[in-house]
Amino acid sequence: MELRQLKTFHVVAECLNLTKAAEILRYSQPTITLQIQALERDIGHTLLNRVGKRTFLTPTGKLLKKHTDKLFQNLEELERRSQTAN
Amino acid sequence: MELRQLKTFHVVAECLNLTKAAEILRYSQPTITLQIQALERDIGHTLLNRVGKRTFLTPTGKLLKKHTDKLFQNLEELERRSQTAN
DNA sequence: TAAAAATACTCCATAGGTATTTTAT
DNA sequence: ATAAAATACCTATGGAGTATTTTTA
Repeated sequence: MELRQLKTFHVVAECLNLTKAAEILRYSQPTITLQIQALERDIGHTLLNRVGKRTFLTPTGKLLKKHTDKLFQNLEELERRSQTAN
Repeated sequence: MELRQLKTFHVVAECLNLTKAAEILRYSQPTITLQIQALERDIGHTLLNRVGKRTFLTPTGKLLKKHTDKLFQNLEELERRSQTAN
């Protein structure tokens, strides 16, 4: 499980649109697809669900979102405080 | 800032011995050195302090340790719960 | 027929290893 | 003389891009 993939998931889970997430993260759209696929393989569960042109979170996706929300709050604080320290 | 580097720091901060950390993490010793160096460059602060043959945490190192402790608790829970979900 | 995502492929940056040197006891 | 870490150098992997195809509204 890579931080990069979790970050990507974090953004995707917000906008529910891989193309949009790619723009935000300055990746190409296929890169987003590959990162999410790798994460799904790693976790062993589908995270996203496509219904027609729309993308939704699966139950596992929703659970993961809750965790990444907390995780990135932590990380932001870590980066902020480390760089300011002493 | 890479998760890999934070994980390495997390272990180093526990055993305070890069060679030992390398064994635990199944990396070579130079890899540990490089990862810590990269992290220090990224954060803009020294994290470790060598006094003779012994390695210590700097104040920033101690602060970072507190954060990584929490971070990896989060991550472990995330990995555990995601893989069990549904 | 258009919007969104997936697939196929190529390339290159970098993460890691081995060998060696430096540092300090 | 030894233990620990740093440096130098090389290589392979995989992460990212572009081009294209598939899917479905």
